[in-house]
Amino acid sequence: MDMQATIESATTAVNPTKVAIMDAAEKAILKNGYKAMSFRDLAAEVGIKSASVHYHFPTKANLVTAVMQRYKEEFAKRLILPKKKKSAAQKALNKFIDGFKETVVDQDNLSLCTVLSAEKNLLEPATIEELNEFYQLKLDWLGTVVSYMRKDWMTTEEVHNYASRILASLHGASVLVKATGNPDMFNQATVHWRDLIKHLDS
Amino acid sequence: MDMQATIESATTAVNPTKVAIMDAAEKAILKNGYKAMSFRDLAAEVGIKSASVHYHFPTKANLVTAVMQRYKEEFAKRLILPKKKKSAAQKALNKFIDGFKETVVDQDNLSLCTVLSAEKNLLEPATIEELNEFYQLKLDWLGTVVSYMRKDWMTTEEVHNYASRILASLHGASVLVKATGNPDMFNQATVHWRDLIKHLDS
DNA sequence: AGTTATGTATCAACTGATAGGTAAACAATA
DNA sequence: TATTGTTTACCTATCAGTTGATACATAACT
Repeated sequence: MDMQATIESATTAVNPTKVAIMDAAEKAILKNGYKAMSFRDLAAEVGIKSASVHYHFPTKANLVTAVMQRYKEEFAKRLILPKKKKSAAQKALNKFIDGFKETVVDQDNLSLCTVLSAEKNLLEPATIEELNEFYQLKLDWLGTVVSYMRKDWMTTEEVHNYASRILASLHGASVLVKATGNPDMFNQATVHWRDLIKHLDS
Repeated sequence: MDMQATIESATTAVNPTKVAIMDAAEKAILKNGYKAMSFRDLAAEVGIKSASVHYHFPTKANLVTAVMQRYKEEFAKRLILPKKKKSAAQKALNKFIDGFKETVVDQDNLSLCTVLSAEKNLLEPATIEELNEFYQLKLDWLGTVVSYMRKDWMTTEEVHNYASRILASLHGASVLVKATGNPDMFNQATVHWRDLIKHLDS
């Protein structure tokens, strides 16, 4: 029987073909969306036949879930919590914004989550669950980092609001860039955070 | 020969079937994305056959362009410029945010532009042009309104940044709501504007 | 008579998925 | 060691369903 691709990925040894398929799938989704991604196109990119893709990922739902799960895990791996110190938190948050810009905006993409959110009704519960976990991960991290930046105590509501604001800014800015085709739009929509990060401790 | 559906819509008398098709198309795109929208489904919703949909809109590209154009025009119609007065501008901006929440977030949708942006590579230049114009419309309006709210002079850069920030906030917040399934997320990510609108004149 | 708005019928292309074959790698055992 | 069985990873071939689009017939209104 098949193992659940959605469960094994973190522990099992990597399979080169499987990884190549997931790479191609992620790329395809970012380019044209989930619905437009086809097994045959992925197979062609990897250099195998579409039936072989089904061997590794029985269904499309299975594949997109695996891709989303990997996306989440890779992100979590790079998302280390800074020291509970103002300057470290400031640095970490600046780096978070830089990372978003480099991996998403600079490549004229939206984030995988934004794309999948737009096609959420086509996804299965398992995929949606990965989506939720990914955002919760980001929001929790942002909340913690923001709280580290302030010497005074913040209510949980205040912390949540800051985290949501920052994440919304970044995602929205990437949509603006994509829609208008103007890369400057990202900085226009987010530079204020750079200043605010410096003065958020007050 | 066929008239260009992309040109006539503003001036020509409304055609009930055509309108019904566009309504169905807009709904379908918001629900599942552009790629997943099919002529047969639209036809079924309107109560005609798919060939008849092609009679009104020769190609899918033609249809989506018409839908996007109407979306833009309808939006422009409701987007009246307030008086050059602080209180009027404040009121207008609050209403803009309310409108976005009601028409997008409260219906568990993303905006049509966000969805189409995610599938931008599948669109034809004419459709993308509509997308651009729509955002320019919003950004220009926001910039003007923001400048009305400040008694001191703002650089054009400052104005642009404010407009981009606000628009990014709203769009990003709608993505957060959709992705997490948590409607509160919109207020979390945007309440600060309500306060800021009151004190933006300083 | 011509235009408008539908319908029927059909096409070629593409889709996700399955059945079943094949060869190589690996494992177990005589 | 040699042989056999099993698993892994591909393949070919094919299916049924969906897609955008077209050709052509039809009826109603102008």
